[in-house]
Amino acid sequence: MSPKKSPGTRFAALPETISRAPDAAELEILAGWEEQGVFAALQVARAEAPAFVFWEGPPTANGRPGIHHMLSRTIKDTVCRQQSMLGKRVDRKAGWDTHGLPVELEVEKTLGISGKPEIEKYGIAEFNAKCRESVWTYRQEWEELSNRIGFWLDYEHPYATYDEDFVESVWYILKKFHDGGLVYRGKRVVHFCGRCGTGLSAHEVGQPGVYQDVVDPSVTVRFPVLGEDSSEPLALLAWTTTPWTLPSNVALAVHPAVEYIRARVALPVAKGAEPGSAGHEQVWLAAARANAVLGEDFEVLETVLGAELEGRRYSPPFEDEVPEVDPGAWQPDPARLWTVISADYVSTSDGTGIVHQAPSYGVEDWGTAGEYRLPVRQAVGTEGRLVVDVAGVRAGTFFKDTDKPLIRDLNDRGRMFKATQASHSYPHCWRCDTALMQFATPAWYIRTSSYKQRMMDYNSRCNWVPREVGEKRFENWLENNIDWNISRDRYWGTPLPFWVCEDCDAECAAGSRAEIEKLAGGLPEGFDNHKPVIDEVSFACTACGGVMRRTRAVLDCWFDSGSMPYAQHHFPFGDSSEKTARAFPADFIAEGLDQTRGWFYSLIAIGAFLAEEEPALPTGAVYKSCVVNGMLLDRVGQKMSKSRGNALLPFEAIREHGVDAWRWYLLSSSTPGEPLRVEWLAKEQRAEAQGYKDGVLDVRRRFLGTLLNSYKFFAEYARIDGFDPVDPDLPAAPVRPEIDRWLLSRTQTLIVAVRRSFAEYDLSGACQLIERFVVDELSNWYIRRNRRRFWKGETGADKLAAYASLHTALSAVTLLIAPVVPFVSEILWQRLGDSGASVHLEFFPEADEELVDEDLEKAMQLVERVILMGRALRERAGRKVRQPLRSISVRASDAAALELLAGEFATEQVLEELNIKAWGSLDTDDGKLCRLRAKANFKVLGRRLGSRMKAAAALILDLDSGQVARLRDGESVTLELDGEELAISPDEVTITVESSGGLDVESDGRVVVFLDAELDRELLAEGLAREVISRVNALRKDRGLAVEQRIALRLDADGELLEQSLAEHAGLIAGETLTSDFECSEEPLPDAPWEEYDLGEGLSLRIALAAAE
RNA sequence: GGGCCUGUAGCUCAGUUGGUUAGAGCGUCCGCCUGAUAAGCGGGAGGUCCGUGGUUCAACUCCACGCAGGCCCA
Repeated sequence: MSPKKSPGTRFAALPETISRAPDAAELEILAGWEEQGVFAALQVARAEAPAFVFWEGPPTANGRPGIHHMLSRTIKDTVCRQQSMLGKRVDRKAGWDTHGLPVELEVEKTLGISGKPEIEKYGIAEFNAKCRESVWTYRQEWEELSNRIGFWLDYEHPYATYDEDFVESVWYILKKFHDGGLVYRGKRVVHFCGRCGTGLSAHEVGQPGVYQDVVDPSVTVRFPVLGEDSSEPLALLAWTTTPWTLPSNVALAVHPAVEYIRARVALPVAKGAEPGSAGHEQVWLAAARANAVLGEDFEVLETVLGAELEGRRYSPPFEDEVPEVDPGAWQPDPARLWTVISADYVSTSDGTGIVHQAPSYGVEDWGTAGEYRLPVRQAVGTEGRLVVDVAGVRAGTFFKDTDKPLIRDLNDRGRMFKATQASHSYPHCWRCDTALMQFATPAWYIRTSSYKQRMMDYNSRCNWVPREVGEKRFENWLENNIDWNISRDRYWGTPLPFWVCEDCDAECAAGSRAEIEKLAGGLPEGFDNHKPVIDEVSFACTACGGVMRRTRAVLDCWFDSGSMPYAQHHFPFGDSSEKTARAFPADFIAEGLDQTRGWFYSLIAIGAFLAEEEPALPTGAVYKSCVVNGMLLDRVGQKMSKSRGNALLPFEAIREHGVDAWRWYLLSSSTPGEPLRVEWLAKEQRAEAQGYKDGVLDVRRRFLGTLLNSYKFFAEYARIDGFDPVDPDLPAAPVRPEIDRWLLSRTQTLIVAVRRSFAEYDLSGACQLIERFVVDELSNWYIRRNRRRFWKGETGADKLAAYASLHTALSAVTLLIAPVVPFVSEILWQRLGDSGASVHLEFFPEADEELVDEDLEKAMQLVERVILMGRALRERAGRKVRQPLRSISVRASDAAALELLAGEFATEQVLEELNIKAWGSLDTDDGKLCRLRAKANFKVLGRRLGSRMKAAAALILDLDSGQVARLRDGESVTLELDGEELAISPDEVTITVESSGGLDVESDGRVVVFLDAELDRELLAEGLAREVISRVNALRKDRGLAVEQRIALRLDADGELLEQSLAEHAGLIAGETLTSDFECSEEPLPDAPWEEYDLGEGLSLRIALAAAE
């Protein structure tokens, strides 16, 4: 980019639309960046600089971006921009998460098909082609939004998880895991739709309408105990609402710490017969469930803890031969079949406290089965149908239809203890509304639990913002790490590069396309690293000569995104190794809190393994800092989501307020990791919202508006006077007035604090510091106090000092805000400087310690306190600001503070701001206005005195002023406490001044301020003169006269005091109104008639003014 | 059911190792200013610091148990 000299634009007016419609002004900036290639220029300028490694977490490109995506993207962009300004090279490669079920679902919807059979009928190749295409429609919208919000990313060279190269890198990593012996085949219990023949993801089961209230059997079944001699029948009672799982029973579970009883009850009898006439039986169940299950009539024969029941054998409910399946994850122990085991999840809130175990059909059952190495039996298969005849029920019967006949059979055989019906909430397929079953399906796992300590070590070195997300939430999650199920029985995903021998079950993994080619002796036509062609690749097993076929599964797409640090460079192929190593580990990543178990985990699960395997990669960390943002909630505290209909449309939000207001709002008002309520609604929703308040508008007014107004003020006068920021004649900082040096000092202090906040990733802290500085100090204090220096009189050293100081402060602020609000800062920077170069190519400001003056900052704090109190007194006395007052007096205990106040700087500030002629008295204490008091310093004294603190505090409060004065002067005093002498030193108390007597004073505990509000003729006359000045200047403005325009002025007073005032203060009036031709006269000016004013108190005034020659 | 987080003014949020007047912005009420003006300034009112117990000379802050909400996992 050629830095054009464009002197015409220096201090140019702001774009007209900036306040009313920032959207338009920002779009212009955006076009400018594009035209001049600013982002590219920045990357070129920093090409040789040390790197700051940033990884872009790939957004799932299967949904439209919402406003909640703006927060994390703003955080990322802000941090990256700031690092660029610190002189770092920040590569910002865009990325897309393109695989996965949501993409498939979206495509199914557009094709009007549903479920696996229909997909296969449609054709997997064609289906996947549609998926690949579908991802693009959203990519475009994402790019538009990212671009619009100023999120600079390299979209020209993005990574996409479906790219052939990306997939190949993922294969390479999977093979590494496989070679390391960390990959195994197991089973995973998922919700399964028998009709659709497909497992459902948690996401699908979470859909509304999936859980429906249905009436199901509720059966309590006898499981006769074996191997125990008993005169009466003895059985364990177990309860279930899924009788169809009973043929697959392999164990019964009890809670080890719950009490169980052996109860004696009468066997059922025919109607009218005597209870007990048929004899008795004995049953085991949880004591807490006895009444619910048995009623009142039972006898407790024995009470034991569940743990003692463990190991007992029982007879299964059905005798039929049910096929056993290989669980994969463990070697079954046949001795465990049909025994009692214990499990902590067993509850006594319903049932019998004894839970029937059918591992294939329950997540918890499966987990417990693994612990006990139970055999696994499956009477119901993948299709949701019986695979064998059971109790006369035919193989092929749909599982839900087996309940009734099975219950009948149990009844007939006397196994049924109780059978009723119960209504409960049961999941149904969201596609076809069929009742779902849980089903253990084959799955591939990575043994992440075997290196969880390493993951925890890696995590412990990460700087989490906020800290507790990493130290607690994520740490706990890793601590309880279970093996990662990486397979999905779907179509659109990275195909698992694992081949299994049909005959001997041998396994082999391929880590590249070339490797597959070699194994298969060539690739089939149309091979593209995706299903379905890769499924055709088969080859001979080296062990037995059988056929090796690829597993049909695709990869969990979290594995894709976790592979991004390597796969984005096509590691380790070609010359990618160096590139990958240079960008590893990341210095910084940022995502939402919901990514804890998502991307944050997949990065560390893969990285902690791979870094130790690959010599090219540094070990020890995967990402060094991780900033976590909370969820965005709507204004009533509900999470924003498409299904709730409360998600905000980003483009509408931006159209109203512009991007920068949003960016500042999101960053300055959010605490890391905490949810943020967004105080904004789309226009059509506002009517219904009670007490609607627009938080973003607030930012526009309070912060951006104030900043822009400050510039506007500066620029207006700077243009008139032709101020040149590099004029060699500008007064050097040390010789400028103290108020200027104060501003420069505060600016440096701000720079230091903001740099520190950024370094700690405390972005809201940085925003708040800047906001306070701009609003309170720069605008409401410096500019307000110095307004007249800018428009009054000739251009001299004083005026130049004011311009230069304000210009410095504004420039510094502009650079400081540039990372957060890229547009407004650009608008300001283009005008504050004259190079025409973008603010985003600049460096972050560094503090100049020479300019820091702590005494001056302290003095100003004191001044502000006195002024605050002075204003309150003036208000109470009913004296308007234009009325000068005689004097103001101050009492303080701190002599140093009084000295600061008496100094020239503080005096000028206080008297001018309060419009007071002089100090009255500045004193430590004259005994009339106030008195000194000592108050215990609880923090210091409490530690020494402990329980005697309260008594001592009371004594200290009672000290007389003589003793307090001694403390003030640095001496100790002695108290008598419980008959003991107690020495109190000055640093154990704080000394305050309090008003005494009837005078109207203000005090903040440190100083007491008294105002002499009496008026005399002289003061009144000057007050009137100021009223006149105000009226004249208002009239000037009404007439549309330029600020610097000299005028001719005629005044005609009615009333003695006013006449005298005009006479006495003619010079003042002329000076303050830029009058070059002033007369008191009864004649107006030739072409300017009189304007009449009533000044109250029987005084009136006529004014005539016109532009002077 | 488990882990983590949150609960402070009407609203959105600060609140340092526990220390004696609990703060800000917005809103509201009152007033001011009028050459930054589609701006600006000052002042007032407004608090059971979610509840209950405990530790302590002292608790918004620490502990326990509840209640309510959020995220994730079952």
